[in-house]
Amino acid sequence: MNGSREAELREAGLRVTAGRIAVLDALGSMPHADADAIFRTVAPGLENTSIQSVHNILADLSAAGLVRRIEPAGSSARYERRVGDNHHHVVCTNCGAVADVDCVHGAAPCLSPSADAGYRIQTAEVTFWGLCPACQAATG
Amino acid sequence: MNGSREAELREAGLRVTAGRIAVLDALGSMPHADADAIFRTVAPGLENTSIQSVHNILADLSAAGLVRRIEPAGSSARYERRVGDNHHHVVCTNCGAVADVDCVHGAAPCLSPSADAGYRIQTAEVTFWGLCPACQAATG
DNA sequence: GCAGTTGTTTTGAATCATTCAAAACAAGGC
DNA sequence: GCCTTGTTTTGAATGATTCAAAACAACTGC
Repeated sequence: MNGSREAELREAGLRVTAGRIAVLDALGSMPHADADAIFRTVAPGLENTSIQSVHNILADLSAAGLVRRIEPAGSSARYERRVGDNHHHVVCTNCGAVADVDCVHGAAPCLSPSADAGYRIQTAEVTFWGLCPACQAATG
Repeated sequence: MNGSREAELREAGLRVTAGRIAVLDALGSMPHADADAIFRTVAPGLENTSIQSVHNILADLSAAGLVRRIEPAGSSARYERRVGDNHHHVVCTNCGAVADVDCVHGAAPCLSPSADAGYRIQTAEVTFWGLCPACQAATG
């Protein structure tokens, strides 16, 4: 629904532009894509656009809370539309593929450290590392 | 003990060099330092060295399991000497300071995802985000 | 329906951490 | 003490991301 994406942008106080719709659209069909993948998906449909614009749009959408940015060690930033819940990720140690994992416990911050070193904890981010199905098949 | 660091290097099958000793030394007194901080600490004591050499040394030490590399979102790679146990980290959302947190549960992988998306899970990495004591004092 | 304001995109350049590669060098085995 | 081979040096390259100014277009109000 194009309309729902428009509404989302408006509610977030952002102007509705073709680029933003296209990026939200692309993220709908390819969760955990990086800026470059999104750019390649979106570019054919937009006359003049650039990887910089995509970065810009992604930064705006992240700041507005419409997309979530994750940065697994060793790969560039990934973006996803699933926001608001406190879910986590599994990253393939071989190919870098990312998949969602539901929160281990119930609500955020979902885990409490045994000793917080004096920090005022806000959230807990869990990243699982393992072999994705495809790489299991390939490497045994 | 200089000797223990030498022994560590030898046991790992690495040659003992001034640079490696210096980097291990620096990491002993500044856990969670990034490559640049280590370079600045180490440079005065070594005639000709460069940030590239430090990167090189850190890569070797990480591969040998003598140091652990962590990459919190939004900052450059940090290194620490505490290896072998499965501990986690708290990162300050304001200044990026990192502190250790003991493993939430007992042994690695320390957590199991509710659904593993077909991945063969190897480890779980937990990053807590919050305000460090200094930033709490500064920003209230 | 149109004009103005202001947020957004474009374009181009710059930054930063990190990696790569070849030549100079030095640690440790003999 | 010499040789082999791993390590450091030096210099350049990469790639993701950010910055900045000018061109542009979405929405507001008329």
